[in-house]
Amino acid sequence: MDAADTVRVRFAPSPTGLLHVGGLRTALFNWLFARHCGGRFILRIEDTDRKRYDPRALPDLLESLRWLGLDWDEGPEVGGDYGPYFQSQRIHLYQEYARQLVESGAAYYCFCAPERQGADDARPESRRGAATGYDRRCRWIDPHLAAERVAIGEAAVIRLKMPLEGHTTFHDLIRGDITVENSTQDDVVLLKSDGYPTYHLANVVDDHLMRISHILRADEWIATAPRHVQLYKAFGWQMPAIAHLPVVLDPSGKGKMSKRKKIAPDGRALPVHVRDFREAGYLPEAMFNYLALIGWRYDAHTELMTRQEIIERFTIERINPTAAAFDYQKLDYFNGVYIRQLSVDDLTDRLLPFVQRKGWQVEHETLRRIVPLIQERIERLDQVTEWVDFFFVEQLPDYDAQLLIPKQADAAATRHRLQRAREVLAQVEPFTHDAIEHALRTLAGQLGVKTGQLFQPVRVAVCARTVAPPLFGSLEVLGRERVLQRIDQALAKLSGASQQAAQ
RNA sequence: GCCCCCAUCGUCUAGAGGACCAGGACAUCACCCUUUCAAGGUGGAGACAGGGGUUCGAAUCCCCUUGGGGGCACCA
Repeated sequence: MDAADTVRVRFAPSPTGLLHVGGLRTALFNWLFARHCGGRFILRIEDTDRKRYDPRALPDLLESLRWLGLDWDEGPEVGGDYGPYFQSQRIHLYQEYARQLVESGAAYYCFCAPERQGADDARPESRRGAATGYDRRCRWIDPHLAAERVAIGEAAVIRLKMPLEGHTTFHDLIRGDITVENSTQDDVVLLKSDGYPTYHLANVVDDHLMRISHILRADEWIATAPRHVQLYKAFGWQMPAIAHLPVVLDPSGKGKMSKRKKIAPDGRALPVHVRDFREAGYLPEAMFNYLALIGWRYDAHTELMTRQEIIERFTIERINPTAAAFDYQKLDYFNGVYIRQLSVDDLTDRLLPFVQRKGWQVEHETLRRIVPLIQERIERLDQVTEWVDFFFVEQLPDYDAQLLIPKQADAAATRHRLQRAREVLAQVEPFTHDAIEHALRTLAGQLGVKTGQLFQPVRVAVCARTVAPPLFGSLEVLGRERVLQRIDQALAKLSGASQQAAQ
């Protein structure tokens, strides 16, 4: 028997909202484990909560997984031998298995009204603060009587009979043995009164029927694992191996990554949903690499790895149990590294939508000439617009004339330098990076000023900013005509400024 | 409140009793390079939560405390 037959893992999200990074990380680890082992990665949709169902969720999920390059071997749109892969299409199965448990005495019908259960303050004083929310009243009803009540149509749920004494132990691949006193456990609902299963039932039934070999799920499921163990026991099924992944924490380390957007110090909204990361200009390959490192590590030194390297090196043994804060700064760094590794053509393609989104009419060929100037200056694709705006606007935004004047110079000196620069730039042939550089450096020598003292006024004149892409390349792309025109405008601005100063 | 999980620099982590006066990465600071900003280079600062054990020897094993996280739904 080869691994393809033995290792079967699944990502089983609930379509209640947009996929967020925490979910993506869980999917990634499952996918990595499957690919490492040559096993199967299964996508199952746990749509058993009719109240929270969100129609946007499924398309967003599929798109997000594909964006990161996580392909599934069985599931929506690809099918498979163990379908259907939507739990809403398997309701009859869960009902059947739930009834089976009632018949075997492992579960029972409960007729209690929902209001009588649940919330702590709704419980009798004697049970307040107790671990279990439900007092098991219906557990003691005679099974035949209960069956009759169900037969005449009385609303009921089906609950699992947890052992009242002893303890339940299971082996977590990452944490080792975990033991829980059964007395602290609830008689969990398996089948709701609307006939839909709860997570606990559907999950166990499907994992078994779909022959899942390993469960890699988020940390927050640890508390419910004992009831799953008892469920497998009640069915007489072998439980898959199980590992609980460390949760992804908020950047502050306080609490898990919430689904609400966060605000960065610079005011922009920090992405939380996968689609937000894409729209902010994170590269899937950078995201893939960074996400793999949340809770997993290959060795002491290696962090930047290709997708293939990560697949080859990924093992459950090297997943650590500690919750980890999501570090946007480090993600940005990774993204910058991956952006710099891209070919100019590739980066241009990826940048184009961000530039066009801004409303500028830009051709691939034009942007392609600019990309080398900014490639090592951006960490996110969306930052491109801050760098290239002056290439595409007809009229430069108004800027403070003072920016033109370098420290250790005044308006008059600056005017002079700009005039000379204009003359030189009007003549230089060809109007290319090297020729421009040579001409301007020569001019600086003739003027007896440091290069920066000459370059700054020119830079501000053409870019309207002091921080901009490299000057000579920018001038070449802008072309002589626009450069001269903008220097003229700067000169006019300077005369205006000096006249004002004189008055 | 109860149950469970976790605990090394600000953050992510390496470390599976001696190779650790604890290594790497991000962030940070300084310097170099330099037409601005970056990128790159060099260097600096920065942690084993506390207390008990076990041991010749503990970041590594055990216990307690503290701290953090997660869970306690007819949600997943």
